[in-house]
Amino acid sequence: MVTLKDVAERAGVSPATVSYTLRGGEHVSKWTEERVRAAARELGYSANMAARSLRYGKTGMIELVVRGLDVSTIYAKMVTHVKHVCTGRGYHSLVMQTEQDPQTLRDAVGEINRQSCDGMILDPCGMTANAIRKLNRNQPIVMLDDYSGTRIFDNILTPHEEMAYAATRHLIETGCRRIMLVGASREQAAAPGVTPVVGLRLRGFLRAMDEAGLMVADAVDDRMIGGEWRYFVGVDLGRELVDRGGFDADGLVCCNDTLALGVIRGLADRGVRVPDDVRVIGSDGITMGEFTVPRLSTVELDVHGMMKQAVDMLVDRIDGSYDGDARQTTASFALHCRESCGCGAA
Amino acid sequence: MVTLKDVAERAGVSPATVSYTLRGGEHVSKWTEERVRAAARELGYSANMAARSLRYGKTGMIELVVRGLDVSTIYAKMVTHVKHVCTGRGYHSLVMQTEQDPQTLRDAVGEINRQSCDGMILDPCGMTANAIRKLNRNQPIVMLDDYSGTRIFDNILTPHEEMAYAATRHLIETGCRRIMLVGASREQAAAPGVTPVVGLRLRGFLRAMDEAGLMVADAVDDRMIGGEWRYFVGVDLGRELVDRGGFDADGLVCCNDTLALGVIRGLADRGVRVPDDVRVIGSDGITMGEFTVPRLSTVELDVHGMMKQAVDMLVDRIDGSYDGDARQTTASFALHCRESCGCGAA
DNA sequence: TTGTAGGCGTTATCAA
DNA sequence: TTGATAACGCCTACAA
Repeated sequence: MVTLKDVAERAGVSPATVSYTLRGGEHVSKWTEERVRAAARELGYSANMAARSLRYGKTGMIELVVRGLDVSTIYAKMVTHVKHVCTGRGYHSLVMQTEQDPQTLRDAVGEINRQSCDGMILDPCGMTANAIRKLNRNQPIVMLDDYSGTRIFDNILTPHEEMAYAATRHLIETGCRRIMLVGASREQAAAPGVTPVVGLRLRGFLRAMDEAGLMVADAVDDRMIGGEWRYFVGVDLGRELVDRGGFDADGLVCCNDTLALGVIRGLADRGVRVPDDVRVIGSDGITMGEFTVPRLSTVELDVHGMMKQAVDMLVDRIDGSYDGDARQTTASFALHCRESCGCGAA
Repeated sequence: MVTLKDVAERAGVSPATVSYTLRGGEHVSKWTEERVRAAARELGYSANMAARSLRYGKTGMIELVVRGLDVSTIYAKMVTHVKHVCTGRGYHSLVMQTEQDPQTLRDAVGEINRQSCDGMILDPCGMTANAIRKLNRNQPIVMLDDYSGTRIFDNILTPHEEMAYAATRHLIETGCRRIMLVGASREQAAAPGVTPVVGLRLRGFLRAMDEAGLMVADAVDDRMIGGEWRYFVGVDLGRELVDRGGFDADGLVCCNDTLALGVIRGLADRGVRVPDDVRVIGSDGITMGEFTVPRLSTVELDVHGMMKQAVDMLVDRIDGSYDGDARQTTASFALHCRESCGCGAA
């Protein structure tokens, strides 16, 4: 490998001068600058990152830790936006998938201590802020959707309740009366170890239904069906809905888009068409939803805004321009009507 | 931050001893080991990666450079597999998206020179091996689907021709007679700057058609329609196929799955149903294809095998266990019949 | 069995 | 305007 010293020798100056020159130092003679640049070019010099990081005490890297890029393509969206925002702020970004594995998550948090990045944007995947604090030596972390309630880290919330409310509300306003929630149930929300997110979705749904006077008390639990928010779970749920008999829903609020797509698929397996037989609305805004048959109506999360917030908060912590209490913000969202909600606005 | 020295002081031994002990040195007294470990734990010590990399001259990182995680979810699959294989080989993996931007690709290759990773698995995105060699200071690179013909870097090929052949063949065998190729045309293949991959797909398609005596010479070009392999292009193509009139195809071979999904969507916009009105087969094997309506039949690439190959080749180069001529292998694939090809095997 | 010393490549300080 | 020097934190001969 080519080092500063090699360039210095070739240019006939000291390593210090090369370093200074190459990084745009002000008081360098024309003559020196030319020689140094020429030498660097000829030798194909690039600064060694490890050495630079060691010297600076910073890596210039921000790591994004998510469940898995294939869980929902919303994560791929996050990756893309984080990258852009980071680039704009002079940082590089780096992705890590935990794949729902607590040990991998642990390792990820460990990485920050080994200074392989300056800060981390972290989907805690059910791990509590306290547990993470224990693993973390005071390095900057921004959490995504942390509901531990502790104000330990900066935190960006997805407005689950409001999104569920908006989705439900839309179905109601466009004529649905027998609406079901897919991806959350009271039973599921009450189960130990389940993310509070489920409860929030539930609440948003119930609030909209109650407001419209559509919730018949003794049938409440028949109108909600729990399950992980993934394709294949959706497929099973869609089939189950029909198979258990008496399926009379005219609208389905799904807790995210992949789940919704799965449900539509499962329903199709049983001959139920969307939106003709039942209307469906998802949540997240994955790109794929624009191209499915039917196109998926959804409550789209402002991923860009969210990631911008995250990176900004993080960078402020890293460069020390903010070191106060943990901050918390909530991302915004917007209803996108395509075909599956059958409202005709598409 | 906590350093080796801090731990040493706390344990009352030298930094060297701490380093040695912590990495499982053999000849350490019980007493020393205990004190060192206790001190490290209490202080929450983790070795600084930059320092370690600098010392070793290695980072333990392998970087995967792809177009974009949202271009096709096949890339997300690659990421996942690379990660697993790397972990098994004692490396960490790192992803970078070029987003079709030549400058970003350039930067990516630059990264390897700055030693931020020990090696790189690279989708050259149209850049030639020669151009990349010029940017690269002799660092290990494994190329994905490089068709520059130069044997400069280890290279893993996607069997485009064979995959197109297999897809076409399947449609023929299951009764299609008026088959079209979507995503490649002679015009496109002949255009300057277009990836050779288009020509390969074309060739596979034509070979299968010729063998079956299904290609009427003067209508050849009507049976192929070019375009980038992305959702929205597929949507346009699907519509166009119908809009230009005389659409009589009974089978569509699409160059990849996202394109196929787009085409199905575009066709649906014009009231053409898959597989009832026309059969469709894609290529790649994205997860989403299992859940769409209709489920997408596809020629599935063995992404895991491909990434295993890539990482193995790379690691051999990195640790010096191989330093011969550039090697080249071809990934394998398998036909997956679901619903869209309408063969009934699903 | 443990400690000393030197160096990995870079940069900041300060002196020349 | 340039150069010598001393870190940054870690690891490993080699010495004790």
